[in-house]
Parts: sequence; C-alpha cells; structure tokens
Amino acid sequence: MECPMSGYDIKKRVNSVLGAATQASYGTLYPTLHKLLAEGCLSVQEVLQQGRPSKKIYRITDQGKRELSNWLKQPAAADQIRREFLLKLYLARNLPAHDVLALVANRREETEAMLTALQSEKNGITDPKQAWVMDYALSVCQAEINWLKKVESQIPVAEV
Amino acid sequence: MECPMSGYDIKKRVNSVLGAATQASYGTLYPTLHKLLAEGCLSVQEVLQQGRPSKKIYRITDQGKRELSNWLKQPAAADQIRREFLLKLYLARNLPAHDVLALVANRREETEAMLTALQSEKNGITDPKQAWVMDYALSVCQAEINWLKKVESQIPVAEV
DNA sequence: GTGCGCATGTAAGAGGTTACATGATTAA
DNA sequence: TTAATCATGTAACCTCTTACATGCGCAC
Repeated sequence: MECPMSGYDIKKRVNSVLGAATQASYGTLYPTLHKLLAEGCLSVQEVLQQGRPSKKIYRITDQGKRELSNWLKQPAAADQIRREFLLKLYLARNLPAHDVLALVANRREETEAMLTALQSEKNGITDPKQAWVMDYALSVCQAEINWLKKVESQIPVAEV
Repeated sequence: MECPMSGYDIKKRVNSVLGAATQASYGTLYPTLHKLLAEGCLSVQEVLQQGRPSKKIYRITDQGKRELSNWLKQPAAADQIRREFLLKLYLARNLPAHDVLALVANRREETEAMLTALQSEKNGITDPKQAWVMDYALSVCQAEINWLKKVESQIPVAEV
C-alpha cells in the first residue's frame, strides 16, 4: 500500500518501523507474496540490476486495494503477546533477591538501549503514519523503563 | 512454582494476572502437563469432588525446580508481538480521515475499558510478583491511551 | 430450560520459524 | 579474508489455536 516493493524491501520495512506491530521472516513472506499474486491482489515486475541479484517489485492491484479496504473495515484482532521476560520475573519465586535485581537491571539497560535506537531511527522519518508507529514504540518503551525502575526500587536488598 | 494447581486453575491464572505475559489454551496446556509429568518435572494427585468433575492437582518436583531454575538463568527471548491494530493504522493510507479517527477513538475506548478492568483486578492482589505483572500491564495500557490521544489530536478533521 | 462454571481431554489444521541453498559485490 | 548487504526461494519442523466430545450442578 505504501509503495511498490520487493519481498526484501518489505522485510526491512517491517523489521524497522513496523517492529512494534509485527515481524516477518522470508519463510512466510515469499510464499505469501506468491499467493497474493496468484489471487490477483498483486502484480510483479522483475527488475534486472548490474552486480546485484535481480529483484521482483510487487505492486498492489485494484482488487488488492479492495480486499485490503475490506480487511481494514473489520475490527482488529486482539493483540497477541509473548513476553518471556515478564514470565520469568513472575516465576522467579525462589531466586535470591540480588539475582532478581540483576535480571531487572539488565532488562532496563536493554530497554534503554532500544529506546535510544528507536529515537535515532525516528529522526529520518517524515511520513506521519510511520511516525505514529514509531511514537507508539517509543512510549511503550519509556513506560517499561519507568516500570522497571519502580520494580528495582521495590526489591529488598539485604545487607550481608 | 506458585502453588499446586490443576490445568484449569493454570488457565485462569494465566488469563487473568499473566495476560500481559502470555496466554494459554487447553490444547497446549494439557498436553504440556502430560509431557512434564512424563519427564518427572511434575507429580499429580487426583482429587475427587462431589457434584463436580474430579481435578488433577499438579505439583512441581525437585527436578522440575532444578530445570526451571536453569531456564530462569538463561537470557529471556525477545518479546514476540503482533498488534493488528497498529498494522491496520499504518496501512490505512487511503482511508478518509474521519474513518481513521473513528478507528483510533474506538481503540482508545477499548483500551480505557481494559485499564479500568485491570485496576479493579489489581485490588485483590497481595503477592508482590503478581502486583509487578499487573503494574506492567497497567503502565503499558496507560501509555497506549496517552499515545492514542496524541494521535487523535494529529488527525486533520476537515470541516464539510 | 438455557446457559454458565467446573473439569478433562483430542485431532485437525493453521501459522510460524529455522535452516538450508545460491552467489555476486563491497567495506573493514 | 572475512563478514555484511543484496536478493530469491524451499522444506522440515515446531507450536499453537479451534473445534469437538463429555457431563454434572446451579442460578436466572
């Protein structure tokens, strides 16, 4: 919908700005592209390049736009989520407090690094829909950092 | 780890306080319980009840605790996420602005309802690890609401 | 008397990831 | 020379959801 793209391009786009919404691997991406092409939702144009593999540029057809529009009108499915870190924290019931603290502090550092990465990535963005998605990722990231700090402060650190 | 439970109990627990971390369906839950039992990580005790189906109470064994502890020590896998709403918002490129606004406003109402539900659910909780998970869900929820309000304010509403 | 809560489970299928295969160019 | 980027694709596998099957008690 955004613009004609190859499978490779789509994966890059999804793994960068759309990372907060979903992820894509070639194992799903290419077969899906083939299927949508067979259904008439996409058209292809092969582009030969020098010094590089040729690429297949996919473009959405009018039928594709109609079906996308139909899909957009239907209510979105509930978010599907698996946060292994949260699960581990919950299950860490007989772990010594300082191990739990290490777990949480480590997660905070990772999340802070991700926040920085997202902020620098947001700089290059002008498209408003892309900016919205980035803002979403940023605010969720920031909320998690605040929560992690609060959790850290609540872990009882015993003096030996 | 928390306490001995039946599969039915685990599902309720996961679907309430652990909803922000993962979800469970019987189709995965029961076979997994059988597998862990066969591996020696769990023990069972069947409890007959009057007027109700008998239940199987599973209890973690020492071996189970050792394996859980091993798993806890390994770094958590990255969060896996599928947010269909975010995807739809991103793809809603040729939708009229007022339709986009309706989409976003509707999502905000849903999220506000979820926040209220989470808040009332948090009242009954005394276990600190449960409280942490609930706090996580609450702050992410609140962050999303703030973001949705910001997005709403950025949608250009044309006067007819 | 209808539906919900309790409580167990299975089978089919949908959906996804990982690992593999190929191969040229370019930057460290 | 080693690794990353570009670019396509398949096959095996794992995992999870959905739908079904069963059946009692209780509240509306």
